[in-house]
Amino acid sequence: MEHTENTFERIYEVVRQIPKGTVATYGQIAALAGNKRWSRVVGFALHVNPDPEGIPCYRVVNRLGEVSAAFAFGGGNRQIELLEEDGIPCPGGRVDLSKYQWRKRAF
DNA sequence: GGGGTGACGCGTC
DNA sequence: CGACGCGCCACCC
Repeated sequence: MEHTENTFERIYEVVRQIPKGTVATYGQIAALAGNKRWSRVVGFALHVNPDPEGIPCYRVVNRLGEVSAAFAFGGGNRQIELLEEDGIPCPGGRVDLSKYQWRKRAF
């Protein structure tokens, strides 16, 4: 029933679809949400993340696979811990997108 | 209606 | 290899 007309809601919708054990990039979220140039908007949307428990914003990293440097939940350090809990190693606060990047085509 | 901002992406130096 | 700047779009005042 909700017609996510707002861009933000669309972004949240995509982030919620990120399966456990995988991560997505801002650009990817933006592309799935509708526009590949919303990368900045995606960052802002997650910044105002209204439902951090339902929206795994910690599964979103930049195109380099690096975690946010200003994670609002206690620093990027916190994000790394959450990712590792999902089984995603983040050496140097960085994720191997080649292996853990979310891919619509499950395999 | 205009201006400033931001958890990005990409090219270039 | 690292650092810098520009562009892009949406949201808030």
